[in-house]
Amino acid sequence: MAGNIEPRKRGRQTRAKATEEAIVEAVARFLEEVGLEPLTTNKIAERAGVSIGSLYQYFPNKEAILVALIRRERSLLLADVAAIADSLASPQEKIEKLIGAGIKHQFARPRLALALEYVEQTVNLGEEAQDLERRLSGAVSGIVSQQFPDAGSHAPRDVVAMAQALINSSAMASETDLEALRSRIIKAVYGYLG
Amino acid sequence: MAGNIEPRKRGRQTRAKATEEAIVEAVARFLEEVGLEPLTTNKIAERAGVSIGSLYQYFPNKEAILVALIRRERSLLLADVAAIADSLASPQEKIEKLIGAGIKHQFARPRLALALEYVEQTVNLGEEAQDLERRLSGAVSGIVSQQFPDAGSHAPRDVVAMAQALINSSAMASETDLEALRSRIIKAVYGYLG
DNA sequence: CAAGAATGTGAACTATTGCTCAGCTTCTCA
DNA sequence: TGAGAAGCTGAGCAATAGTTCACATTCTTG
Repeated sequence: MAGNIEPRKRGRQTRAKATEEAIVEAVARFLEEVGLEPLTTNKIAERAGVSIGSLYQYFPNKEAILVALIRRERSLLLADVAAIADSLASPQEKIEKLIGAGIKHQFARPRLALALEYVEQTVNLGEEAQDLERRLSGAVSGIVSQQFPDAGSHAPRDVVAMAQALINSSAMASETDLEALRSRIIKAVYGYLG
Repeated sequence: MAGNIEPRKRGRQTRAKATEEAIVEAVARFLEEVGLEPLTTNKIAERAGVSIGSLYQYFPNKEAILVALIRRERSLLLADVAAIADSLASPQEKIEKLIGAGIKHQFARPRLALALEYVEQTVNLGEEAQDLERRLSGAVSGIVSQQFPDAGSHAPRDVVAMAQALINSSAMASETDLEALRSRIIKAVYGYLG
């Protein structure tokens, strides 16, 4: 049930790094184009253009690849979020930039974001990915409670969930006017918070 | 990819109906307790207390059972929603009752609701389940646009997505104060709409 | 009752799964 | 340059998947 999650070897040569990344990216594409259920290690290796043996040199099992993918996606988002949190902007500006970052991130690969949302709930994330998650929600909480100190304790989580859901449903409906989406989310968030 | 979805036989004897329902309910429990990925027909039959042969007498494949489950859950919700839509309450009361119905429904089986949300996006729903979906969003749209005629065309879908997300995140965090959740959702929805 | 229809069973088939390992190729650096 | 380290390969393993089928059991109805 638990399952090992640690990577097998940290590639030293650039070639190794590329192989590892190819495997992770193959999973991403498969989740986008097909879905979670039919995902198998053999199909992953095939898509990655890599032998099944190589796959198992870098990951102990399928779950570990999913976790690595989650880690990769979360890192990308965290980089943006942390930059916003550490910037000199006003709290209000920060909130709006946060929303922009969320839109950019989820719209880049909407079906992937959707799939990972479910996987995250199901899989044992391991220490590193859990840490990313903590730092993400910590940054958001900090900004929200700075601007709205009286908002309830659920507010940051609620706001993130709302924004995520609005972006998801918009992306799955293939909307293209992101500016309109942005203002709808801002309306929802400020409607909720203030 | 497409896959047949039609039930094999409509049970005539009550025994047959019970078997069919046991199979569907077994999937529901498995999704709640384990997850989508490890779901197999053999495990379904085992949990249902039914032989694997019986399972294939009622469903042509695994996907069809998932669709039947979605249909069952959606029917339950639609019954409540339709009753609210057809009631004599004011539009505002209707909206708040709608939120209450959503909470009741998702909190009854939170992990199941989460799993089905993803499955719905992945699977070929078939005519009947798609029709349920259409009638559900039709009813909601009607109520929302009656109370907020100037809300944008995305408003009904947005409101549903927001409420669903708030309920989900609350349920997954094992909150118990549903009245507090209700008022947070109302704040979010009216903040967005008005 | 009897007998046909309805329902249920589970061994067993093939395909596919996650995964290993013996050996091959490519890289690095003394 | 050559030899050990790093990386890669894919046939093939045991396990499990989805599915079928020949038969057993239970129900219904004349």
